[in-house]
Amino acid sequence: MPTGRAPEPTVLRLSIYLRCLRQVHAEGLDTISSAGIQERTGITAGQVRKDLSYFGEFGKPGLGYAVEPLLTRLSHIMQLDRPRKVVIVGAGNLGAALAGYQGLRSSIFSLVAAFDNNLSKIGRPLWDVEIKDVRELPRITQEQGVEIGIITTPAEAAQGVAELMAQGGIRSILNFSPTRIVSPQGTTIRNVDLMKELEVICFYLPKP
Amino acid sequence: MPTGRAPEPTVLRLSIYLRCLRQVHAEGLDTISSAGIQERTGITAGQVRKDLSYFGEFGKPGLGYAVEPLLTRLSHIMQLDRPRKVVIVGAGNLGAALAGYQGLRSSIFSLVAAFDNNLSKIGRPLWDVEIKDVRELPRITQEQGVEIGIITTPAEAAQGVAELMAQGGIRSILNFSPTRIVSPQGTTIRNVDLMKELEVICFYLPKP
DNA sequence: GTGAGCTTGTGCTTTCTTTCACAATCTCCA
DNA sequence: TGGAGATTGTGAAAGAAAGCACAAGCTCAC
Ligand SMILES: NC(=O)c1ccc[n+]([C@@H]2O[C@H](COP(=O)([O-])OP(=O)(O)OC[C@H]3O[C@@H](n4cnc5c(N)ncnc54)[C@H](O)[C@@H]3O)[C@@H](O)[C@H]2O)c1
Ligand SMILES: NC(=O)c1ccc[n+]([C@@H]2O[C@H](COP(=O)([O-])OP(=O)(O)OC[C@H]3O[C@@H](n4cnc5c(N)ncnc54)[C@H](O)[C@@H]3O)[C@@H](O)[C@H]2O)c1
Repeated sequence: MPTGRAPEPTVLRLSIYLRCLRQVHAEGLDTISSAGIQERTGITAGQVRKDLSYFGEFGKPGLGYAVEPLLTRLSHIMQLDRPRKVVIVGAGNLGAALAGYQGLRSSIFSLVAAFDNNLSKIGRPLWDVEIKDVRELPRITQEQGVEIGIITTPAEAAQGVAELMAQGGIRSILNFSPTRIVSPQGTTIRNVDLMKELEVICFYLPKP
Repeated sequence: MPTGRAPEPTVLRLSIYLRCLRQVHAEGLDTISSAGIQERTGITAGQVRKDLSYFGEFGKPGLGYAVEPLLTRLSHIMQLDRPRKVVIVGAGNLGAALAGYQGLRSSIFSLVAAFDNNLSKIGRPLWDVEIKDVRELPRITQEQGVEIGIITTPAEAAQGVAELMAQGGIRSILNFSPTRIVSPQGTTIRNVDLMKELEVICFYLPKP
C-alpha cells in the first residue's frame, strides 16, 4: 500500500516500466507478469513488484498486471497524462538534435520555442519552431504556460538561463551543460552529464 | 586506505571531482579543501573525503588537497591518463551533435570514425571524420585499437551494433538508444536515457 | 466445483551508502 | 619553537535500497 513516498530509484524505474508497457501494449498483449517485465527490462521481478506496490495494488495473483490499466495508472502517477510544454535554450548542436527529436513532439511533450542569444541565430527556424531572443523567454513561457525548460548552452550561461526560466514560471529544468546550477527558488533541476558518462566508462575499461 | 573496491556512486562522483579540479587548477589555485570542493560541487565535504579515501590518502591535514597531484592521481584511477579512441554509430541528429562536441576531441578522447548503414550517408564527411559503412566497423576498430563505442542508432538496431562492436574489440559502450542491450561477452554498457530524464522531471513537477 | 499451478504483495533480512564526529596531523605566525 | 587553528582519514551509527521467501489469492482446465 502507498505508505509515504517512493524512493528516487523507484521513480527512475517507473519510466522504464512505462516504456516497457507501451511496447507490450503495442504488441497487443493484455497482461504481463513481473517476471515478464524482468525479461524485457532486466529489472528483477521482486523489484518490479515492490516498486509498483509503493503506489497501489495493480496486479492480480496468478495472472499478472493488466497492461492498459497499469499504463494509465502509471502515466497518471508520473504526471504524464496531460501535455507539457517545453522550451530549449541554446540552439547549438545539442539543442538542435533535441529539438528535432520526435520524443519531444509526442502526445505528451510539445516543443513551444527555442531560444538563443546569438543574433545571427535569432529569427531563424529550428525544425518547426523559430529561434527567439533569450531575453523574451520569461514573457513567452509565462504567456504559454511552459512547464519544462531544457538548457543546452555553454556552462557559463547556464545559471543565468535557469534564473530566466524560473522568472518565466518554469518549474522543472533539464540541464545538459556540465556545471552545477544553484536552483532558483521553487524549481527542480536534473542534470544530464554526458562527459561524465564517458569518463565513467573509462574507469570500467579492463585494466591492462 | 584502498580496501576492496569503490562503490559505483563514488566512481560517478570521481568524475565530478575531476571536473572541479580542472577548473580550480585553471584558476591557478594550488590546494583545495574538501569544504572547498563542497562549495563548488554541492557534494558534502565528508562525502568527498570518504570517496577519495577509497583510493588512498591524498590530503594533508590543516591544508587540504594539492590540486595538481590529485588531478594526476584521479586521472590515473579513472584511466583517463592516456588517449582513448572512440567511434560513433548512427550518424543522425544526436550522433552528429556528439561527433561535433569538443569534449570528444580533447586530449583524452579522440573520435576515429562514424558509421551508418544508410547508403546516402556513407562516404560523406561528419565534421572531420568520414561516415563509413557499419559493416566495416569490426575491421576498422580492430585495426585502430578503438576502445569505446557510442550508439546513436534507432532502438531496433542497437543490439546488433553492440555485437558488431564487441566483435571489433570494443570493450565499453555508451548507448543512447532507448532500449536494453544484452551485453555481449566481455563488454560493459552504460545507458543514457534522455527521455527517461524528461519523464522523471514530470513526476517531480509540482502537483496541482 | 476443485485442485494444480502461477503470481502477487509484503515483512524480514541483507547489503550498500551516507552521515557523523573526533583523534591525529599538519601549517603558519608570533 | 610552540601553540592556535584548520583539515584530514576513518570507525561507528544511521539510513536507504535491494533481495528473499512465502502466505494468500486468482485462474483455468477438467
Ligand atoms: N554537443 C554535444 O554533444 C554535447 C555533449 C555533452 C555536453 N554538451 C554540453 O551541452 C551544451 C551545448 O553544447 P553544444 O555542442 O550544443 O554547444 P554549441 O556551442 O553548439 O551551442 C551552444 C548554443 O548556446 C547559445 N548560447 C550561448 N550563451 C547563451 C545564452 N546566455 N543564452 C542563450 N543561448 C546562449 C550559443 O549561441 C549556441 O547557439 C554545452 O554546455 C556542452 O558542454 C554538449
Ligand atoms: N535526437 C535526440 O535528441 C535524441 C534524444 C533522445 C534519444 N535519442 C535516441 O538516439 C538515437 C538516435 O536518435 P537520432 O535523433 O539521432 O535519430 P536519427 O534517425 O537522426 O539517426 C539515426 C541514425 O542511425 C542510422 N542507422 C539506423 N540503423 C543503423 C544500423 N543498423 N547501423 C548503423 N546505423 C544505423 C540511421 O541511418 C540514422 O542516420 C535514437 O535511438 C533515439 O531514440 C535521440
